[in-house]
Amino acid sequence: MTYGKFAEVVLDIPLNKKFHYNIPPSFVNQVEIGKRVKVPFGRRTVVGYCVGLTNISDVKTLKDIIHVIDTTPILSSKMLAVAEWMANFYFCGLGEALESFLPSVVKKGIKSRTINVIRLCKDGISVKEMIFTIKKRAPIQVRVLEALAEVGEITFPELADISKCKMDSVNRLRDRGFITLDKVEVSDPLFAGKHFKKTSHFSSTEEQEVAIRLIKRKVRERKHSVVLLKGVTGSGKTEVYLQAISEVITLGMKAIVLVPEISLTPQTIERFKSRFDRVAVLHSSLTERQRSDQWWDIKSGNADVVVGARSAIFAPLEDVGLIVIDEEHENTFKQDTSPRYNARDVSVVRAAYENAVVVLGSATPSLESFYNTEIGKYECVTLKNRVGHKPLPRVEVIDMRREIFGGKGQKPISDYLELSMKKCLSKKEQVLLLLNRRGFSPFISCRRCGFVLKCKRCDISLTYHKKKDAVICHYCFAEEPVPRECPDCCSPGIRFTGFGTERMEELIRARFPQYNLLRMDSDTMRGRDSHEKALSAFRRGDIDILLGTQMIAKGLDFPNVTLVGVLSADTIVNLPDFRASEKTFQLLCQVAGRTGRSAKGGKVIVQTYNPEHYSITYAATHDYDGFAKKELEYRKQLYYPPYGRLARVVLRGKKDLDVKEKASDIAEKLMNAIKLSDGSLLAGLRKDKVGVLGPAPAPIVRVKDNYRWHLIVKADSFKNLHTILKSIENENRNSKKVQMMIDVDPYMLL
DNA sequence: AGCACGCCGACT
DNA sequence: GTCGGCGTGCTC
Ligand SMILES: [Zn+2]
Ligand SMILES: [Zn+2]
Repeated sequence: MTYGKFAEVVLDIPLNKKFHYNIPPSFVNQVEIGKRVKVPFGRRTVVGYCVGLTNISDVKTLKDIIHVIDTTPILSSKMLAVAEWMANFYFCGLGEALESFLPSVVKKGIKSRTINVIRLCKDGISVKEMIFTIKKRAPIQVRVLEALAEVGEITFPELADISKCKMDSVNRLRDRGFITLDKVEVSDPLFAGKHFKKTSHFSSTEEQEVAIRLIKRKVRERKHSVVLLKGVTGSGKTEVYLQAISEVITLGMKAIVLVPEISLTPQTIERFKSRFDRVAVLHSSLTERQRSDQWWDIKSGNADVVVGARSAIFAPLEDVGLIVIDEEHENTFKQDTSPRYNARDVSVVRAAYENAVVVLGSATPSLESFYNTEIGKYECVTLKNRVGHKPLPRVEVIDMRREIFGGKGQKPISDYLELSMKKCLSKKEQVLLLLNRRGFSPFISCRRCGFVLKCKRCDISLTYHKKKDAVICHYCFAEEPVPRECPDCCSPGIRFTGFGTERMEELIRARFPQYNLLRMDSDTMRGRDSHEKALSAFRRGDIDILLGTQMIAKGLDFPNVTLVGVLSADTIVNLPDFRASEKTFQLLCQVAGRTGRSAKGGKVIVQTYNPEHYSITYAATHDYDGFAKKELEYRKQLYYPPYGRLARVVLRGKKDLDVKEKASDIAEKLMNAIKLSDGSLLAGLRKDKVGVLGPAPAPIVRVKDNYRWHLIVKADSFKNLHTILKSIENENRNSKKVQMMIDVDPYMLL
């Protein structure tokens, strides 16, 4: 045992361990919980987070802290507690969790940038005289002076561009006393020159009033609680959020609003900016400096409301009274790299530490949240009606099994949809078409021998992209030239099967030549604001038909859209995953909500080979509760979430055999944690409530030359799930041969 | 994660 | 005889 003044420091290494460091007397007053410190580690120095102070340590010799980085704690004790929860819940290192709390720009220390502004010295000699003194000896300095004589004052980067000078010439001129150099802080303001017209509360419907009153009451209680706000698209959920936030601000507290990345548009931001004065935005499209400025603004207490995507849940606000998660069911709130957290679930934990209220908003809540209202854990308020009592659009399901192309092949567009499109377009109304598959055709095969073209590195068929004139793997993004003959039998007949958005675009353009079509998928929407531009062109009416992948299902409402076509509702429903039905239902409801927003009404046509599937029939009648009840029944039978709790363990490596072996080894360890020595199972659970499924080859066995095996761990509660996972916690996750990944509460099992 | 140590194969 | 492969283990 050693005694003294020590700091518990967490480092960003995949080890859930705290390291003790001695605090030298000169740092005693500086070291504080929540500050970053520089420490020696092995033979390098690294940055760590001070998470605790202690007088006693069982480590014999402690090294000294080298430096204290922050003047005030960069993480509050509440946030440290959230990080601790994350590390335990998602089985990641505490350092790894903390690392995701601070944006990289903050870690890099990007703060305000200064720039040199150069001015001619007004007093004293004239420019002519200056040039005369320098004479021809320094032509660059002469050029600088001439340029300055013209403009008077200029920033160094601009001057360097005009007169092709370097800093040393400028310094020499300054030394002669001809010019002055001033460091000026450059700001890169987010909303430079933009004025937000202030709006006050919109009149709200009776339903909205009920919701607002409930949330306001909860906020005033300053007690942790969760409210599920269930409201169809167009029912005015945002207005409810706004009025609730207004109450929070009145009470001197602050609010966080999480929105799916794709919905974080200028219009969304404007809704908040126009209602509240001190709004900060955290978004990936900000420049580094803007992001840093926003973060420090929040940190220094200059924001009442933070609007942002997933990671904004870690916004450094104090006194959080309300956290809103809009489109709560969206999988974008689950991070797909470690730490694999779900911001929705983190928000509930953070709110618990902050004594804050969480509002989960959705037209189609996740089954987890719905279940939590059923068992009374969350409260539920419903907005049944759209604002203005606009009816939800009629949904017609087309059985594509009846639409056969004269005996050969399948018809991508039913006669009925085509006819409806014609009618709609002739009335100068707009059509939205959803096809959840990009590229030209998703399947390339040989007409002679049936050989299917697959990625060389992945176990997945390649997609033909016509414009790029290449075949692309949608898993590893590898591109290959289009084969001119079969790689297997060398016969020249190559067949392209199936329709992606690119091919559908071609087909529709051919059938509707007089109308403007825009294709919107990740191939055509490469640029940062292209998505925004496309939507505004559609809004203006420059485009008649908008064809796209999921990304068209979100965004704002377009009153002139009177027809929505879902070209294939089957892409998700056929996935071998327990969330396939839920995802299908949500997508259909979401896209259906894009129409019927005006007096013109609206219609939705869903093409499917599974017209009787309950996710489709319930979506057709806009019956969320009906769907949820049925889906919960299935989940209960199969003991899937929200009843059973899952974790997925994925092993990958270059050699299939190594991976398989490691997977069996892991499975055995997990089983040992479940099967107790007396033969009973963990916590006395029955066989169907706890166990390990697999190891099995992952549904896509090979990705980027890596073979993948996976295991699913199932338990009745997260607590027991964690007990089981503890048995493999200290396994090497990054060995050379086989890498291991643990995903607690995975979104999908694929 | 890094970065050592250490133990075997194939080279000047 | 050395150079260099990567398996193993530790870091306050
Ligand atoms: Zn062939
Ligand atoms: Zn691939």
